[in-house]
Amino acid sequence: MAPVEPSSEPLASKPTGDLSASERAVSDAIGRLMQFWGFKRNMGRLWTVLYLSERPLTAQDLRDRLCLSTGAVSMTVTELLRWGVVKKVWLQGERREHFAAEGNLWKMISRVLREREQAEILDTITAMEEALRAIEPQTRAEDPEVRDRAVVQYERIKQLLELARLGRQLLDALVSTARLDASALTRFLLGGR
Amino acid sequence: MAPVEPSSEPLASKPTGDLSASERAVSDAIGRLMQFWGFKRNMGRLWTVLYLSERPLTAQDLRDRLCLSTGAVSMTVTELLRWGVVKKVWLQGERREHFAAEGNLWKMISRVLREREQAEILDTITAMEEALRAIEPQTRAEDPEVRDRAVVQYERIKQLLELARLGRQLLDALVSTARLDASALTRFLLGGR
DNA sequence: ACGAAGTTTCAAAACTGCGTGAAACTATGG
DNA sequence: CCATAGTTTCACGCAGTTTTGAAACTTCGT
Repeated sequence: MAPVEPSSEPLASKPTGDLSASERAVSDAIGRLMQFWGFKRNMGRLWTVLYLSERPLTAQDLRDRLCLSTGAVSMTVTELLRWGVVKKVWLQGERREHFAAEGNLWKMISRVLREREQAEILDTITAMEEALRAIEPQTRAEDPEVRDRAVVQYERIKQLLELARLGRQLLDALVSTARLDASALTRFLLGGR
Repeated sequence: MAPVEPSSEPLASKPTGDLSASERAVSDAIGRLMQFWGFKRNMGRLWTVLYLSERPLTAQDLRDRLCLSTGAVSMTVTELLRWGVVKKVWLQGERREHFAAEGNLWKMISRVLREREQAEILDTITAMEEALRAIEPQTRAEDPEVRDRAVVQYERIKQLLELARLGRQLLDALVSTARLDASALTRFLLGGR
């Protein structure tokens, strides 16, 4: 990772300004993880900055702290709002819109798992089911060459399908666990094997 | 030089030629899923074609069936070999190298989980641990503004860290389950708590 | 040892997606 | 109803990735 860290920590108590070294490190780390998970890196960074802020921030705060353009902040925030991981906050007296991170991590995770992962895996499952239906007749073909090929493929696709279904069940389990709380999952993972 | 012709999809019994409709559908679906998972789409497509083939295929077979350039096939296969999800097969009498898909799906999955996901999450965990260490002193700062901020951030990062550790444990559990076999996982998922 | 068949490497082309900045739009206060 | 602060949208350009095609390299048969 970063080879050196300037030892002086500019813990600016001012609302606007650069991020502290720790904030930067954490938001970058989460940004990378998010990117790895298929989101835009800046979504992760922006969310983290909000999450680590003791109070809601304006678009401009975010622009300054993350060194992004106005437009980028707007678009990123919009996207995060769509995912329900950031909320708008109206502060009386304040003209500007403020934003805060959803604080319930499990709520976030389960939502992403539900909406994104499941959609993806469901498409795959559907495609494979269709393929199975298409191949099935050929497994009774006259031509032995055709038939054998069909039988092999039928078996293998069934194998894949089973795996995909297992994945779906795992996601289901995670999502419903997450809806309750994390401790159930923790207990499972640590407890009986 | 390759006039792509998605002609009628009769099950060509010839080894070389286009893919059947079902093969195409499944390999594209898996290609998309793989891409979603952060791999190249063609890695998924190529692996699937091998997996659905009753016998090992040559680089040229793959080039023809997937409509890729020679170079692309070579690079993709190499990468898949590195991941251990495709194996070289020497057929006596045959001059050309042949390739076959790793048939043990769990072996594949657990390897990917272990090598890729865990590395990523470990980095994140490390970054957050460092951030905690950096912030901790400030939670006892004189200046109440600085201190309060540090306390909030410390708490939140700890929260994130806990989540990340939980994720790591989940991956661990999956990997070790996968190393044995799938049925244990199936039992857990279906068996209920 | 030579040449044909097969495979890998690599630089450049093609593609993809992200962020920018400015213009359009909206809301608020005078 | 205008002026201004604030926000959203969008065409463009840049950067990172993927794909290609051809040249370099390896392997095997004669």
